[in-house]
Amino acid sequence: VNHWLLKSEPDVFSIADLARRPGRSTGWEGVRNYQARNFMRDGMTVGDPAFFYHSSCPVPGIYGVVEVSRGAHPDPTQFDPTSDYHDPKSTPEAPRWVQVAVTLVDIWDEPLSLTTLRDTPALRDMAILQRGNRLSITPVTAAEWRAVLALRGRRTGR
DNA sequence: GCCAACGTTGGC
DNA sequence: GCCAACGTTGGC
Repeated sequence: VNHWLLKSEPDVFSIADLARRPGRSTGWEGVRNYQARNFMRDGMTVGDPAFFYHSSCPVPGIYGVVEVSRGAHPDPTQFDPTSDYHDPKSTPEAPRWVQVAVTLVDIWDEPLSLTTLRDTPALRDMAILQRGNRLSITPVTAAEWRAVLALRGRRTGR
């Protein structure tokens, strides 16, 4: 099992938005970075857990857990001229971008803020905390995964 | 709004 | 293939 962190701006798509989706699932569309795409294509398998991170918001941090519920497949928004994520250079015959589907596992009562993550020595090497990190999908080591869970306070139910 | 960091683009 | 210019990201 591999662990991941998925970053999203809550104004665009939040973990609460995910909770309202049918089946509490969504296609993780709109990834237009090759490194992040390759993580989905080559690394993510069904059942992999991932932290859901909110960026560009009052309290950046981890807000809950999702899991991969479908492996990489073409992101339909790349073919849609009306989509913000449209890529005119991509064709159904030679799709450039993929998405995975994720399903909500748990929304946390309180987020683990970026500040808290930064204050945790065990997370020093976590990808999201590295200088200049801009990847919307990053791997999380098993040790980092455990360390984050160990920081958690109360939780809400599923 | 600022600004550092980074990825992509395109001319050569 | 180089690299300057540009656009985007994201914390503050």
